[in-house]
Amino acid sequence: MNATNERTLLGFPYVIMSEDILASLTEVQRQAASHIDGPLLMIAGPGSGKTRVVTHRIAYMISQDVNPSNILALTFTNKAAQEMRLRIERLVSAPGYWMGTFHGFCARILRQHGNLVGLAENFTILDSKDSKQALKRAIDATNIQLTHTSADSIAWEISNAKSNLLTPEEYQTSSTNSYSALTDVTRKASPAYEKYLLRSNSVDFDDLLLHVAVILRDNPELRAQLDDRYRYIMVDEYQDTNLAQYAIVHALSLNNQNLSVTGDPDQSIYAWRGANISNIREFEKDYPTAKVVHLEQNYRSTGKILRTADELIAHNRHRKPKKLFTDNAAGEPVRLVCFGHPNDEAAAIAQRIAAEVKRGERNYKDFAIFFRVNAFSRPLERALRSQNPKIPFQIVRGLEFLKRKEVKDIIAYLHLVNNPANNVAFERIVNMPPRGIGKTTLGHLRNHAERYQLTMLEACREAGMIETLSKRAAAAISRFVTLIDVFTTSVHLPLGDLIIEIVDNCGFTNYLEKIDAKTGEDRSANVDELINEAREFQQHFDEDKATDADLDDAASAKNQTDLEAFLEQVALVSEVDGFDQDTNKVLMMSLHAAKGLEFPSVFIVGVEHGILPHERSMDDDRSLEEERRLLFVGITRAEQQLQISYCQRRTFRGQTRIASPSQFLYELPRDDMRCTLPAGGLASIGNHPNSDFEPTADYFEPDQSDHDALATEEIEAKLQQAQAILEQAGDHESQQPAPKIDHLANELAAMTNITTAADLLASTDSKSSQNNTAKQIALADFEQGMLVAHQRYGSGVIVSISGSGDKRTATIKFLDQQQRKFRLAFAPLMYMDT
DNA sequence: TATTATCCAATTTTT
DNA sequence: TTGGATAATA
Repeated sequence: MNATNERTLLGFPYVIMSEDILASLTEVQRQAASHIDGPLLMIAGPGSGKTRVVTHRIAYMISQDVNPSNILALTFTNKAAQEMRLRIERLVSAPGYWMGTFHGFCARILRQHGNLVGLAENFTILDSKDSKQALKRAIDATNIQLTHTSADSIAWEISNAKSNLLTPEEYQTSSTNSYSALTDVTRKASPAYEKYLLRSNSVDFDDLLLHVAVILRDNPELRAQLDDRYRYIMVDEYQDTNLAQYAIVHALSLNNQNLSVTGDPDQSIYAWRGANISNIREFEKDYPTAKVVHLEQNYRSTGKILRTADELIAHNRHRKPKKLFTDNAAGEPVRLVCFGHPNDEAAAIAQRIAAEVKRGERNYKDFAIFFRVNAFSRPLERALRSQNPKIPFQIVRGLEFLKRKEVKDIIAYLHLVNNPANNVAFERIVNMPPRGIGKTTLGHLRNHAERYQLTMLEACREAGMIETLSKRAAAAISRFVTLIDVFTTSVHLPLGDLIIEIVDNCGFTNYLEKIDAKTGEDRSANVDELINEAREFQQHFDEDKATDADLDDAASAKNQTDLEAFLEQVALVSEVDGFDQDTNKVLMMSLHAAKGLEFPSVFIVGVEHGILPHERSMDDDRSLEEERRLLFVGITRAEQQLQISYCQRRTFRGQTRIASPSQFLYELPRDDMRCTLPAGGLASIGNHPNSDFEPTADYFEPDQSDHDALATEEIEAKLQQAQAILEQAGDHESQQPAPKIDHLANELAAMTNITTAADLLASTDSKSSQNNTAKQIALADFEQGMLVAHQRYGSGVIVSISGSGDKRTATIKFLDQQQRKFRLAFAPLMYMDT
């Protein structure tokens, strides 16, 4: 039976055969992709073509006449969803299936059915900072003592409880195995916080999931209806789902058990925020009839990279043993390198990237640099910037500007307009920019709101009736209310215009200009960017509305206002969403953000004790193993090249401290790697706290299996070229020693473009920054394969270069066939710019 | 009330 | 090193 799918291309209908969709898959992949009905578990190792299978499977289902609107595909990030949607579109034309993140999906359900838990449809999604702020307010309002705990840890505790499907009420009685100050305070704070949120018509991230889980539990008829609506559910990264997500997925798969999950226990890296590996480990118990497919062959990495990953992860004891394998070539050895300081580490990486790009071997976008903590990006940024030419890079930290104060302030205005009950937004902007509504005034307002169960904005409307308020304060408040009312009437304006109106009329523009003029910042630029962002969003959104117009779904985008959709998107963007892998830039990101991506060449920096594994994750086995998985994830992102490095010193919160290599480095197959370590290897570090290892010598040293080496023939050819130039210059005794060669060097200087780093240094004051730049340019200009002249030894060719700054060292082979090493900053060297 | 000064804290990973 | 929160001052 050949089900078919009709599409139109340039207006002509044509037909895709179902077989075509599966044709490009391997046998195992096809087994998974062609399984439509009934539960399916796909254990997919790194680089095993998981995304490929998932996308082909969806395309296949649609080609088999599964109604797209019955398909629900849940991913971890918006980016993953986007990527999949794109790939599906290449296979089959089928609008109408839902693909997105858990949180996005839940937001959508709540917009429709939130009334069941006390939410109006225009509810606000608070980001973690806002929700922490809300928590603090709630705690303040209930005079709870924060002895021995902090708002932070309470927030953490509440979040954990919610991820584990404990509603605030259930948390009260939950048998947390032992009494602790934290649970005690949390039991008091949590209901207050919950009330605060509900009265603000707001939810935090965890609520999105928890509310939906509760709705599904308490409303059988609605549950059944949704179960039927989403008959085919697939979940990506299932190893990273928490209990709330588990409950949601299962509640929607009772009547129609067409649940397919994909994941890899070895890539579970979110247990710290409630992800539950047993969700995937016990899928077969939950669904005894599940078809299980293992994708183990790796199509991404070289043999050596894969072996490195495999040996590392084998050290995890709580794990079902499995062997990764590939048919790919063994490839270059994985590099394991020690550096003295993060600056050296960064400089070496920058040089390596610059060199490979210059040689035309790679593009900038082929490189990615991973770190355990975001703070480690600083030295790398500096190093990439200081290369000549600058190395373009992008740090994957989402739309970072959305977190800036001024931007969040404006967004808070939007929130208040969209959801007048939003007390969090109210508190944020009621006196921003300052308009005479201070602490005491606010206190009175809060009291009033509390007494009469009003929102803050409602309380403001009654300011005239609050006796405790001064006339002056009441007037300020009433001006504020008017302002918000005016904005509210403009809500129909295009988003960009709405923002402009707000910014101009509430005095924000002037306020920012004043600050910018004073501090030299450019906050106004961030506001402009927000306006652009909003306009761009609206354009896409309206286009989507046009294409989705045929959907019968009442909750589809068309019913949501642009403003609300924009605010929702802003709340749910993640770090990994905001970058474009196609622009030609080096990417830098945390190891967590790297999940799901792949790059030809990968650097992992700062693999040090207390960093990876992180010191807060070293105490128990479970979290230690998660750290190991994190490194595993990083390693398996690499296709062809991988470098893992650590430093002997590390500058942290202003102070430089001794660092030591991560225990994980001892678990790698070092016999098969190219190690550039101090004498004594990894273990040597502790013995020499003051050592300052510079991997100058071996790091860039020729290596036969490595194309970094300049081939012998190439060296000879270059030397002959040098000889020829010399002869042309009329000097037939070029291999003579010193004095004559001085003369030769002068002649060379006359006939070619020659630069001497030493000259530059001599002629300038090395303290001036300008001259430092000149020096760097000169130093960076020396590169492998260049013809050079040395005052003493004559002409030669650069075989390899290593090190950075004053320590940048060239290995040069001269006409006398001798190799010598020089510090470029000091050697009397010139190069020929040919 | 607003602005500045000072101190203090914390600083893993993120929807 | 940063930001955030509080204290002091105009």
